[in-house]
Amino acid sequence: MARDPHDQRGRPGFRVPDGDAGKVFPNFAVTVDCVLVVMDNGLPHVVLTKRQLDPFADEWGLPGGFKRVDETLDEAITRQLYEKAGIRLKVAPRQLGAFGNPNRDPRPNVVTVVFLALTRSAPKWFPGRNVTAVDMFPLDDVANGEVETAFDHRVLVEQARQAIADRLELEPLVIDLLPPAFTLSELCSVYESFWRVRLDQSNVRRALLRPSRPYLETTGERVSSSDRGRPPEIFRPTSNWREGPPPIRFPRGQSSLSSWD
Amino acid sequence: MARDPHDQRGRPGFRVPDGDAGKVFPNFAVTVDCVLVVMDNGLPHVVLTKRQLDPFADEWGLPGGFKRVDETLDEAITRQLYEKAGIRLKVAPRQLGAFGNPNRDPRPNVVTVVFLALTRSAPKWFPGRNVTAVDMFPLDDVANGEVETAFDHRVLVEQARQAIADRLELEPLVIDLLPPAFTLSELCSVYESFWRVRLDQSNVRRALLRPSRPYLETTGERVSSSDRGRPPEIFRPTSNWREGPPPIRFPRGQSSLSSWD
DNA sequence: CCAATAGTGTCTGTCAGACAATATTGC
DNA sequence: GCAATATTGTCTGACAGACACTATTGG
Repeated sequence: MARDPHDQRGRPGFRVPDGDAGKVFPNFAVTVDCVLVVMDNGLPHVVLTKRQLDPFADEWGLPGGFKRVDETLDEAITRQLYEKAGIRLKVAPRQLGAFGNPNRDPRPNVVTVVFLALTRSAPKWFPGRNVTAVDMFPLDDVANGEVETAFDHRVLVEQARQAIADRLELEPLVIDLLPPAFTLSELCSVYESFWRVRLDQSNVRRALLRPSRPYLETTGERVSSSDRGRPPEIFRPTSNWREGPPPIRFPRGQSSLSSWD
Repeated sequence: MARDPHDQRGRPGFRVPDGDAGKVFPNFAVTVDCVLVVMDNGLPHVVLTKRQLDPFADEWGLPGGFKRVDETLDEAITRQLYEKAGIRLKVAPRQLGAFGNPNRDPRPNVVTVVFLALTRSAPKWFPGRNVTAVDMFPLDDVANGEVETAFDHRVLVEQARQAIADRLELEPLVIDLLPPAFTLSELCSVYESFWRVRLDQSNVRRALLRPSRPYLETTGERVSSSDRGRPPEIFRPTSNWREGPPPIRFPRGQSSLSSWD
């Protein structure tokens, strides 16, 4: 090792606060933001808020705000969703990542923890304090930059999409993104949206209705008013969805579209 | 909706700082910790440090410390690994999660961002400021609590193991955990450690040496001094590892041991 | 010789992907 | 009938899992 780790040359004026017997240096503001993904009309959407004041300057951005000292991160995001957008979620948001680049937010010393939450239908919302509007936008439009968003929120949304795509293969996430009963087409389109592939519906059907381990059971009903075409059957997930391994895996043949590159 | 979102009853004295035109409330100290997983002797280990001062009270814990205002989170963890443990990593740590429970750290208002880094061999280390010792321990011993660790660091290590297990199926992570050339047994044991399953080595061989898409090529060499048994061949990964889909997937038959429960 | 590990070959049932053929609806 | 969608059926090659068998080493 060429250099003594205690050697602080090249870092003029540097002093390490850590280790000072319980002392704390409260230099940071911590904010929590949420990428709230809502399935609507079979397509993933993202809920954004428009805020009046700096540094948001009337741009669409992820709902969120400052964490308080006496609450956990989970409590903070739950509270912020309600205060900024009037949204009460039934599911707990999970973390997507933390961001602490000093140049990210125009304000210095801000560290942001970004959450990800999924709901199968649009929740009720309500513009909260300093929020002029709440609305949802197709996820792809936001990820592609067709909707102008503040800071790096566009990138965060794309990261959220990728995280969901990854977890679809590892967890029974799909049924959280669908109503309690649904058609095969609806189910396929969830995978197709997040994986950006086409699935053969007849093969999906076979995988899910396999007699030895059925992941779906029919409700006996059919969709009443389909615009055109044969009205599809309506299915309900069985307990195998939550207990067994996820039945649909990312198609191996079409690798170019996915995450290993 | 029964309650106006602006109604603040039940939260006496509460005031929202957000939205105040660029004002920032620096209430928090931000720390970064790293779960550094090192393959040694074919087994995953974790590097821990022992610190003198409160609140670490001579317990083993993850290396880490305070983030500074003028650096990113990535820079902070890189710096802390060097200052606390003298470790220079060749790979960038990735995030595992953020923790902000007010009761987690005995010090109030601390938010911790935990990173995860992988290396294929033990790095050089050196006890840094206020650190009395640096050492590595078998990951399983730490995750099982056989090694006494500070705060919730035991849980963080177990989360790291699960995160690696998940990513093994999605990314060419294995070759980052192995030396540039290795035997089939060594490769199998990486999967086996993180997935907690047994793989049939002959089937793994077939999957990796498939003529249509070989993931391994032989170096022509063999291990010289094997304690007993036939000396194994030494392989080198081909470019297919980084370009194609990961060739080994979690075995579906043995679901009970894994992550969907 | 035995124990231990590596490597080869093979069998079998399952599965993925493609796609043809039929069914049912609105127009 | 036509377009569109759903559903059933089928064919084929790939693959996973199991396992028997052979090879090569140290003792």
